[in-house]
Amino acid sequence: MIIERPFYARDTVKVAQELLGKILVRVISDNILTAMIVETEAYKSFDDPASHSYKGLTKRNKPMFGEVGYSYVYFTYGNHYCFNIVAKDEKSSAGAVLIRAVEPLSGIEIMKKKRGVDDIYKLTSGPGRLTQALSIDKSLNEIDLTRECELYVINGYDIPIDKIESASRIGIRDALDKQWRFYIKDNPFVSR
DNA sequence: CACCCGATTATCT
DNA sequence: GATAATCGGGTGT
Repeated sequence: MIIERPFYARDTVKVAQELLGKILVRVISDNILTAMIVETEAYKSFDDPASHSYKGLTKRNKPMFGEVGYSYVYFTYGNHYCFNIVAKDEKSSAGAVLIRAVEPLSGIEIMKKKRGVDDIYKLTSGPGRLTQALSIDKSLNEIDLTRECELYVINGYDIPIDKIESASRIGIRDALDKQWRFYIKDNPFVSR
């Protein structure tokens, strides 16, 4: 049911692809919010100029160098949080998968309330949007996502390979040649 | 629908 | 001091 650590101890790009269809579970006291991951991006290390970890360890990117299966949450553009899952293989020093969009499954009314938005297609279709809908902030940085606590990931739907698209990552300037953005084809909850 | 721009602050140089 | 793995509102087509 819950995704175990070995799943994340593999090539970051592969994990990014295979996270599509998995279910994010957010527990807030009595409320359980769930959503299916529909869009991800892989960020590697010294071989990836677009990655936070490209230039080495800093205070912010520390989780990317830590144990796989942990969260990496950072604050950007003065108003948004982005949620990543640390994933990398044995020979990589750092790596993480940015969760860019999810499809709401349960707790939708609560998500609408947190977002102040009624349109379901604008609830969680973007990295900053989904963190707001699920109340993910710095307090959830560096937590173990393989344990059943306030935030974790469980198995969901198998997405056939022909339903997965890859493209250049969004919002970066470097390494636009790398096609490390993955999303479910024709899914209306994908960003943009 | 496309493009433009301001918000707002932690983080890094 | 500049920038940023974004968003939403505005304007124009």
